[in-house]
Amino acid sequence: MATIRDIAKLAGVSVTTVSRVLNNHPYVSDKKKEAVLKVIEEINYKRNIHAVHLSKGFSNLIGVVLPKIDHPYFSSIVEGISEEAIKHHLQLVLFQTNYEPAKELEALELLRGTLLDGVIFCSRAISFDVLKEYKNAGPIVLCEDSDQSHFPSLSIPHEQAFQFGLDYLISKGHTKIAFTLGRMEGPNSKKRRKAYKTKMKELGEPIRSEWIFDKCLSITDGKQLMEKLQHLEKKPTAFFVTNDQVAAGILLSAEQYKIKIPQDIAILSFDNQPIADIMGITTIEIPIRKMGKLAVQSIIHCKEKREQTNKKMTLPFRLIERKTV
Amino acid sequence: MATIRDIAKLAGVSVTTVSRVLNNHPYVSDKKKEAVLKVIEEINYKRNIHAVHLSKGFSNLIGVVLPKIDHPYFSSIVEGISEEAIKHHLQLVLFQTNYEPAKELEALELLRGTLLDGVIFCSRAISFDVLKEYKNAGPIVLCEDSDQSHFPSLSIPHEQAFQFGLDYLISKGHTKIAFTLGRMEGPNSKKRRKAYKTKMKELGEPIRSEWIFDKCLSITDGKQLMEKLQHLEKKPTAFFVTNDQVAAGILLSAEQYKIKIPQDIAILSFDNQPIADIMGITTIEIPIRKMGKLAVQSIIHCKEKREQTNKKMTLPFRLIERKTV
DNA sequence: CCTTGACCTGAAACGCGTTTCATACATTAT
DNA sequence: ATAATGTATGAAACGCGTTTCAGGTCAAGG
Repeated sequence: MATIRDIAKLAGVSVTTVSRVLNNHPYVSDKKKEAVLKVIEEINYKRNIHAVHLSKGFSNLIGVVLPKIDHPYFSSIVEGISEEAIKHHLQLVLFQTNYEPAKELEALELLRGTLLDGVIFCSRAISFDVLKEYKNAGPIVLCEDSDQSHFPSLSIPHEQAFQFGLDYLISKGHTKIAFTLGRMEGPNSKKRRKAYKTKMKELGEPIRSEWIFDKCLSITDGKQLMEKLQHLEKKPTAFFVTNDQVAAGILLSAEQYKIKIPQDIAILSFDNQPIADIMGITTIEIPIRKMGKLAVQSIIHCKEKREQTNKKMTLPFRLIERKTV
Repeated sequence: MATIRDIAKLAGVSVTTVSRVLNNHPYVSDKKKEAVLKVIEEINYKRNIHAVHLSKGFSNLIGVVLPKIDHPYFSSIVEGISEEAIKHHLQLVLFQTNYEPAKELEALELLRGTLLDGVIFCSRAISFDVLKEYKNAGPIVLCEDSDQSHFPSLSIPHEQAFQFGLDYLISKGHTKIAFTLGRMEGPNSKKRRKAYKTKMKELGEPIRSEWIFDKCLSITDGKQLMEKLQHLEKKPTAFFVTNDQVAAGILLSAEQYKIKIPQDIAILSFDNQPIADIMGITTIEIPIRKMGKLAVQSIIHCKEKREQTNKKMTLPFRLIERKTV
């Protein structure tokens, strides 16, 4: 493999000059620049990117950690991230963690080892205390409704949004409201639970733990929910679910249980993915792609200013009324 | 930042010994090993990964190029790739190309620049001739039903599978069969078209170009298909579609057009994603995750043996009979 | 005429872990 | 007893682009 020194020799200039040409530094005479370019062309020289990274100390790689790429919510975030990353010539390194802390740590270790210029947590399982140990390793952004003030975070206000959704259901005459969560102890879920508690108290309704369903994320989960519903002694009149996939699962299996939606049970979900449009699901839109985009911008900001921000960014949500409430 | 030389000094050994400890080389006495480990612990030393990459000449990064991560087919492949990659301590760099050749080339250039140890094409837009120029840049695997013999490829036999599907529809009494494709000129689509042509000839049925629908990939596309169907003068009795998403879109909008499935129109699709199970879609299963897994293994194989294979790997498909045919 | 600053160039140092090669002692095998 | 292995260790070279620093030229400003 040819090196910059070979080129320097062949072009009759110094390695510095070659480097300058490679990096578009202005202080190179046209004559030398041409000579260098000519040699580069002739021997089909390719820069050794590892050497570049070693010298510069960074890599234009950013880590994206998420539990499962094969879920519309996460693949949408990644799409948002990807679009923005391309604009800034950043590459994405994917960490599919399945919520295993060890795999999340791997990304953080690579951040510390400067392989990654930053890490975006689309969701996380590791504790906040562990995360804080990597505070100085490089830019970290969290896509969650976070109360901490150590890392920038990015989310809709889940508590407000959930209350808003509950108010909507209540305005439609519902008071018997069940709900589902992705992960009971996830940061966003905690907010949703809190909102539920508050609102049920307001209504004077009891909190029935059997009306709170954990680990509901996919269409399949939604389908199974209908099965579980059969065994419930007291049945809710509305379901406020994790996302459009769960809602879709419910809709798709409602018929076989002879349940009419929204007459028997109303369904309200989050996200507003394409499937919500197609199936007529009433949902609270989350600007998922926008979140991804802003996450990248935040990383870039931290990187350029060489400063750690801890800005909490709150994105807007909105109700999309369709046919399930 | 502390370097390996600092450690050597503090531990009273040579840098070589430190490197050996770091790499678990057996020829280090327990005494020295302990001393080194102790110093590493004390000063919280972290290896500079760029220096490692520069020395070793590779990076444990592999590129994954695909048009859109936000599609179940591709996110499933990536999931398969990811699971296998984790086992081998490889990281994935994602290239979302939208089928723009320039972005595919970016991945190839990074392969040539040794940032990437290999590239997996989940789908591609660039021509084969261009691809061949990167033959020596490093391992490249194509997830497509390919006729070339320059790169390893990985796919179900699309022509056979499509014929098989057609035979199945024919056995159910259909001869008026329309079909959809993702990209008319994609390698897999070509095979499917070929199979269609052959089979229609056998049947003595004409090839109606208006029964061939291009760019059908998503649920939304499936929905729009039903709209287009209305304007067809002569209507097919069966639809053989790109994937389960398109089938789902058809099913979800069939009711509004008062079309009964399978009575009025039978639907057969590819993939066997979870949605096919939930909606009762009859489909031809493609082992998508397995493809991802094998793609990684192929890259590793090429990397280790330092040889370019060009093996064409054919995976099995199978019919999953459900309720749409 | 002299100072200042923009422009141009290159030698050498820098970033840092890995690998090769030479050396030396301890075992085993013959 | 001697040759052949295996174990252990370190100096120096290697991978290669970037950056700093010093030195030099030339035109504009005072």
